[in-house]
Amino acid sequence: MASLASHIEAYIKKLLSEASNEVIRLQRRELARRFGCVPSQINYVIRTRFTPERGYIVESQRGGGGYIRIIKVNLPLQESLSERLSYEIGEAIDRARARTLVSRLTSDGCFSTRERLLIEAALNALDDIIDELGDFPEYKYNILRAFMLKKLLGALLGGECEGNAMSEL
Amino acid sequence: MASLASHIEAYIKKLLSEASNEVIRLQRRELARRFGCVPSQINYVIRTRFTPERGYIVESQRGGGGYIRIIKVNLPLQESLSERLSYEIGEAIDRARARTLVSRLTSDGCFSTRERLLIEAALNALDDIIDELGDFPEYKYNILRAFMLKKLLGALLGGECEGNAMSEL
DNA sequence: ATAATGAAAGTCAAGAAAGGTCAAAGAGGT
DNA sequence: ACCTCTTTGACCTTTCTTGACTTTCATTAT
Repeated sequence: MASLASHIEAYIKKLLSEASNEVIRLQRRELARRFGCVPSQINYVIRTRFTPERGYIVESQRGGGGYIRIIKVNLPLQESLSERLSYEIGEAIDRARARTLVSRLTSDGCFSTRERLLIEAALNALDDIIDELGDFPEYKYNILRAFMLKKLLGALLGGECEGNAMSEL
Repeated sequence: MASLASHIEAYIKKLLSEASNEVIRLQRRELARRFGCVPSQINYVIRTRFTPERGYIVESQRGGGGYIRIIKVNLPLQESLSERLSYEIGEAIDRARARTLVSRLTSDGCFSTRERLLIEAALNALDDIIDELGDFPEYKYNILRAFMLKKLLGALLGGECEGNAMSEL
């Protein structure tokens, strides 16, 4: 099949690998013209393929001289680890288990103390935010925390994070 | 293409870095002539790129012998970084502004690319989570994002993060 | 002194040039 | 049939560029 989207994806990845520093700058219009598609197709490809969970950061600027910049962050490949983690986290996780897990991963050297600080801050803030948004039962906190945690760990460990933990909400 | 505005910005920054004392004096007309543009373009560049938030002070004088003086202020002299950030983020921040801010802080060396990846992943996940929790208006996303962002940056920059962003929810 | 002149710099709004969003339609697989 | 992933197009927002008009200041002429 090889959809247009995957051709564009491949093209962008080739550009990235050719760029010495793993950073490229493209123009949405130009790229769309090259592939003979509408510009918004480019947004689709970027939204679905160049996510933080896959190790990419994307910046863009509108207006005259606008651009899209894609940065590849090189991670020590630990796909299998992140899959195991995804399984270990499961659909839901309470705050204490999350803390223990993050602590363990830190001492295993999966990430730095600063990175751990970030993760903890995100999890705490998430709890506060759910508080503000309404009166939800405990299990929802656990489900949403699992979702967030998978995304965060996925970003650092290169996992795909398929965990559609929230699908049944 | 890299807009004219960013070329002018780069040129001014180069001048600044060459000036021993981080102060330069330009003439608007001269600069406009050098770049083959209309003089008010210079005002645009200064207004958008050499702001106090970014650590610049600009003085000018009209009339014959007029000039524009740009001073690069070294931040430690001013309020603490996290206070300024708290102010800059404000009560609410949209996704694009958040991205730009995080990008700028990364290039300023406030945190690593991996840390940035984590922050981006957290912000993306937050949006998904709010989506799941109900049908909220745009401004709530912006308020909650501001809260999360302050917490994340505060964690890394050691700020107090007053963030009473959610007080009026 | 004062008024006139001319040489700066400032403001503002219109128009152009990007990129972004969203929802509907299409394609492929179970 | 149904579900997920793609593709498209209409419409939106942001950023940049330009030009007409305004304000300020130093200098020169009265």
